[in-house]
Amino acid sequence: MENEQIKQAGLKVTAPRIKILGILERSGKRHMSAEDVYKELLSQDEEIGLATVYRVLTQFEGAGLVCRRHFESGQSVFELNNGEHHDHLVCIKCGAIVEFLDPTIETRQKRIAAEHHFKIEDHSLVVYGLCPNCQGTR
Amino acid sequence: MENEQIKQAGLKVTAPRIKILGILERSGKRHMSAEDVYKELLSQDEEIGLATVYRVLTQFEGAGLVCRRHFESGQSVFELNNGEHHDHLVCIKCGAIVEFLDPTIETRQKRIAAEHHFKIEDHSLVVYGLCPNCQGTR
DNA sequence: TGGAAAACTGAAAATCTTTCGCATCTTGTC
DNA sequence: GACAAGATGCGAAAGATTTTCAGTTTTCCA
Repeated sequence: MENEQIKQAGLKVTAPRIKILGILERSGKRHMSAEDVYKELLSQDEEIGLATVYRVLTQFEGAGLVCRRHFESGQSVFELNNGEHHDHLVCIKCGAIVEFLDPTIETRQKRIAAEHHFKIEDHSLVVYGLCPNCQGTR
Repeated sequence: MENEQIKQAGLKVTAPRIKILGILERSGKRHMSAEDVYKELLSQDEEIGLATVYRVLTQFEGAGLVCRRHFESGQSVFELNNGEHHDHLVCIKCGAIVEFLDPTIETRQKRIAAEHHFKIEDHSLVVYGLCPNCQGTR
């Protein structure tokens, strides 16, 4: 359970960390902003400050438990790291997010980086558009 | 020259706009943050406020003269729009930026969006890594 | 198990980037 | 040249995230 993951990340096992990890695992939403997590905590009557939410999420990121994404919305969103890298399709109207993985694109990226003699550390591909539900509505 | 572009964008031709567009065209840097542009203006003893820089860049963006990018640095960077869409390779150490265009990736993106019934509006692909110069140094 | 060191926490204050409000000044037009 | 619409500059404000600080909790080992 959560305690193990936190311990293995080299962090002390504290109430805020357990709660936050639990929310990420069970909230039903893959992508949450710090604010979302904070609101969820409030709705569970937890006494955890927003600063702690940011601190904990940043530590989780450093430990590889979660990934931080910076879509164009001004806020960062966090998602549990399930080991597999993937890219995103984001609806610019309702904010819906679909994850996808495309080996062809990954391969091309590697080739392009190699052509420019870059050593890849990470990458981010986000396609913005209208999801099926939002195309009719205007 | 600049005046024409500004006029064609449907904006009044004013000193701040001419200066800012000139800086984007002649600063030698393809990618500049609002702050970069502002500093450049200051170094030229121009009396232009930072708020105006943001306003003008936003208008230029709306007019299609420049593109705004949101790399993971917390700041937006602006680049002159040369008509052709392209993606970026960013050095996480020195900040160097290389632009590239890969038709295969573009095609795959369209296909993926179609598979998910998304209507693409825009997309952003950024590969982060170490440029040739920064790989030796640590 | 006891207790100290190290790490953690909440709340408020501080930062940073970007935008807004508004009085004042310019531009484009007649 | 006079006017209305549109721009500008400045300071204040906003929104997201980080830092500070003093008090609390965990961990770890005797």
